[in-house]
Amino acid sequence: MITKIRLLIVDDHLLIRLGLVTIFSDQPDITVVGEASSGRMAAELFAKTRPDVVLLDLKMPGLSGVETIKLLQEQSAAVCVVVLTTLDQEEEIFRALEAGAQGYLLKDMRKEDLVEAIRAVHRGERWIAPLAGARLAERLVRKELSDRELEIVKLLVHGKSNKEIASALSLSEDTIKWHMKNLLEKLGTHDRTQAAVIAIQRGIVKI
Amino acid sequence: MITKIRLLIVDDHLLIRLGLVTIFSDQPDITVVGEASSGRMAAELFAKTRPDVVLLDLKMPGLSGVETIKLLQEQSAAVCVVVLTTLDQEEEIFRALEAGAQGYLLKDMRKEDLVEAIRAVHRGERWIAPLAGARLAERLVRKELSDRELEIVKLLVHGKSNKEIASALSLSEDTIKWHMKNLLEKLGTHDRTQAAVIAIQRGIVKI
DNA sequence: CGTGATATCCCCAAAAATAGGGACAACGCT
DNA sequence: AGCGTTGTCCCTATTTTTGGGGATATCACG
Repeated sequence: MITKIRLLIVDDHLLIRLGLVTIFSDQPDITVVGEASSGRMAAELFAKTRPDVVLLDLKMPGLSGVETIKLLQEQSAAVCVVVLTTLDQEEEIFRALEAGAQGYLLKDMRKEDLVEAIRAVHRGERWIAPLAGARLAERLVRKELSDRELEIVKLLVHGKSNKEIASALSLSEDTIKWHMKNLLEKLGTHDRTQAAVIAIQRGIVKI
Repeated sequence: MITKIRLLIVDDHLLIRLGLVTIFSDQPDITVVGEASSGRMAAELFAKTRPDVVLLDLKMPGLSGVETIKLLQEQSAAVCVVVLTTLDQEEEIFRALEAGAQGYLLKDMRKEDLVEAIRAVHRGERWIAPLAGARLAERLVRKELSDRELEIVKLLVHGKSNKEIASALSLSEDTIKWHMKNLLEKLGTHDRTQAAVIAIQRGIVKI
C-alpha cells in the first residue's frame, strides 16, 4: 500500500464520529483527514484536506446531506461520497444517489462492511447496503409522483381535506380529486389515511 | 475518587458503542465494564458485571429498550438506567421513564452532558435532556388515549375504515365512530388522516 | 405530432363526520 | 354508601367528504 485512502467524516453526532474514527484508525490503508459536524464545515474541510472519500451522514440539521453532496460537487466534480444513514427515510436513498453518492451504508453495519465500502468506492465501484438496495429495487417497479401530486400529498399529510387542498393550491376541488385518485393508485392504496402513512414511511413527506 | 462508576453500555449499533467507549475511556471516574448489542446480552452482562449504571439504547431489534429495562429490574430492583436515543419516538420517552429509567439522553448531545448525566444518575438524581423534557411537559397538558382508543388508532394508521375496525374489534361501526370522535378530539384534529400522522409523530403507533 | 401532466366539469355511491339520544360498570372521593 | 366521573357501548339521524367513473381542453416537451 503506497498511499493511504484519505477520508473525511461528516456527521452531526459526536458519538458516530468517534465510532467511525475508532474503526478507521485500525485500518492500515485508511487515514481520517478530517471530521465535520455540518455540511458547511464539510465544504471547508474538503477544500483544506482534499480527501479521496467523504463519508457523510444524510440526516443533519442545517444543510441536509443531499445539499452537502451538491456543495462538495461544486468544488470537485469527481468527489467520492459514501452516504451513512439509517433506513427510515427511503426517499433519501434515491436522492443521495441521484445527487452523486457512490456508496450507501447503514449505521448498524458491521465494521468489515464499513471499511470495505470505503475501499470499494475508492476503487471506483459502487457499494450499496443490501437493505438499501432492496428499497431501490422496489422503487423501480413503482411510479414516481408528479410535482403536483407531491404538493398534494404534503398537504394531505398535514390533514387537509380535498376542499382545503383545492383552496391552498387555487384549484377546483374536482381537480384535487383527480390527483388524489392517481396519488392513491401510485401509492398502492385506496385510502387517503394509508396514503399519508405510506408517504411518511417512504420519506416522501417529512414530518 | 475512591471507586469508579461501573458502566454497562447497551446499543445494537457498533458505531455508537465505539463512540461511547471512547468518550468514557477519557473519564477518570467512569469505567466501562461491558458492552451489549441486545437486550438479552445486556441481561447476561448485567448479572456478570453488576454495573452501577446501564446506558441503554431504546431502539433495538429483538427485545426493545423498555422490555430490557424491565428485564434488568427483575435482576435488581435498584438498577440505574440511562436511556440513550433519538427524539423521534416521543411515546418512548414516557414509557422508558415509566419503566424506571433514571436518565434520558439524546444521541446528538455533547460529550460533557453525556458524562455529567451518568454522574448525576449515579448520585441518585434524574437527568432528562432538555428537548425530551419539553416533550414531557407537553404530555402533561394533553389527554391520554384509552386502551380502546389506542387499539383503534393503531388500526386507523394501518388504513382500516371504521367498518373494518369494527369488524376487527367485534364492535358496531357506530361505537367505532364514537371512539373516533373522541380520538380526533384528543389528538387535536378533526381529520382521521391527520390523526394517523399525529399518532406516528408521537410514537403512539409504530410503523 | 403524439404523449403526458395538468386542469376542469359532470355524476354517483360509499364512507366519514357531526349531532342528538340512552345505558351500564368501574373508579375514586367525600 | 352514595356521588360524580370516566370509559364503554349502542341507536338514529343529517351533512360532508371521499373514492371512483367518464369526458374534454390546454400546454409543454421531445
